[in-house]
Amino acid sequence: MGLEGAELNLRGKFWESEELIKKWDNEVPWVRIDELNDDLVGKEIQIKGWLFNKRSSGKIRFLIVRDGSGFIQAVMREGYTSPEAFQRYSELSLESAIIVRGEVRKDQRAPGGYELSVKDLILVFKTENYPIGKKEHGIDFLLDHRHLWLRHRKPFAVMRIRHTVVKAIREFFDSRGFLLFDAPILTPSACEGTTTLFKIDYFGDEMFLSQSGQLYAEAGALAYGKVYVFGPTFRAERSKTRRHLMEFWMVEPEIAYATLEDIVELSQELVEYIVQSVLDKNLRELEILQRDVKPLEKVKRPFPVIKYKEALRILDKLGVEYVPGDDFGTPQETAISNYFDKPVIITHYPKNVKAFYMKPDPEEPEYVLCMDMLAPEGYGEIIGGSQREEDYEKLLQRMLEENIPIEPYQWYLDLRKYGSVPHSGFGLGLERTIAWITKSDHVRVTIPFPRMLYRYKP
RNA sequence: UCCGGCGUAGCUCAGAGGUAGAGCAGGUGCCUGUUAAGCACCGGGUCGCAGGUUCGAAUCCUGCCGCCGGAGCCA
Repeated sequence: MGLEGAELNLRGKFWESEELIKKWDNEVPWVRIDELNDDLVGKEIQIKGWLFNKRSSGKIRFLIVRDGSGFIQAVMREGYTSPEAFQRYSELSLESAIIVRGEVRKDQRAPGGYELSVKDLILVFKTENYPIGKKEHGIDFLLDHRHLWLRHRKPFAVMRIRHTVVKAIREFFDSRGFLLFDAPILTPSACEGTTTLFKIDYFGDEMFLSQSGQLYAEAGALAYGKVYVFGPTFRAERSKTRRHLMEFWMVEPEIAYATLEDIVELSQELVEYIVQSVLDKNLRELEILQRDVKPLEKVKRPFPVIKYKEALRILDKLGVEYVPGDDFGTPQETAISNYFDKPVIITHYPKNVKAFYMKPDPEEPEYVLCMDMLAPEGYGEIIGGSQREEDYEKLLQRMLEENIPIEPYQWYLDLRKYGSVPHSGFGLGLERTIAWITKSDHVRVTIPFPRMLYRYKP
């Protein structure tokens, strides 16, 4: 205790006593910035936060205070503000922790609509040499300082929207009778054999970080009818683009007795619900990001749904080159998504470019009952899904064709031996969806601490 | 992994053979409505590292390191 106190004194950064903070707590309500409303106008409150910016015009001094829920301008005026607090303006450095106390005022000039007329303030912690400045910074510097960058306006807005998106996803599935089904993150086998997995030493055994919860979700669907897996996934692909992270979040619904048509419909409902939730709750955040909301307002069902072969005809029309029978690359995806002003769903890809568990189209067995949803504005694939092969023999045959080891997947094949039914599901990439909605230039800004090919600190 | 670009003040950048600059941040003042506020003044540098060319290299060449952008794969 004594030592601790001495240390704090040495640092000389904690300014005011805990007693004063307690006294204020007994005298005035503590209000979060995003809770300010007209009923509080004229009332005295306190805001506990940090100094984000300050400006002075001599006898009138402005503090931009952030408290984690928003930003507000606190105004200090000679004669109104206590002389001690008014004097203290000069020692308030950026990112110092402060508690400001005063009267809520409505003001047309304020970005949030409200201002605080400061009566008094407590300097809780005086920050020195805060590294992030007010001018532009390069992405390298900002990512190195991600732990501090999160405090600033754009990360604040994106994280708030991420929260809304996650909440909307849970509301969507919970209100439709889906059971939340947590798939394991440590898994003994791969899901899609081709992609690379992170290897883990599991007491001498080989294990992997999950790259998809889908196979487990299928077990869940046959147990509980409708489930969704929502969690982090890991891919050790050496990809280095604005659409890739090594660790990202995916929501994967899986539904027994559902066909491709059912999930094509469900995916549209989900994406519409997510976007409309953000438009309902985050107009302030979209404004901070200078995101044009018009394209988002258009995200209403029905979305265009086209088959792979029709997509090829659109590419012909646009003069975009492609290799028939191949999966689409970035140029093709971008061209098709720009052709429409809503998310577009492409179904029935050639069998050989898709995963082994996808069910071939009974009418054209060279194509599979699958769907991809491409986000507008060039954000690429946000959903991939399919109707699954439910026949034991056909699934086994496909696995043998693709040289997939049978033993680790015996449990998965088992699902086709006991009460197998048609079932379908899809995966929605959370970060790509957020990147599109926030019109971010890279998925790395849509997750608090991104994990990328050559960058994984802090 | 491949292709391309960039490393100069704490940060963002200018300088492209002749010996180091600006804005912001920091410091000191001024200003009663600023909103990346403004104005004046002050301090601040192994020009990524190593080697080479040259009378002379931040500048040209080679190698290495770091970062960024794009491709493939995918969500």
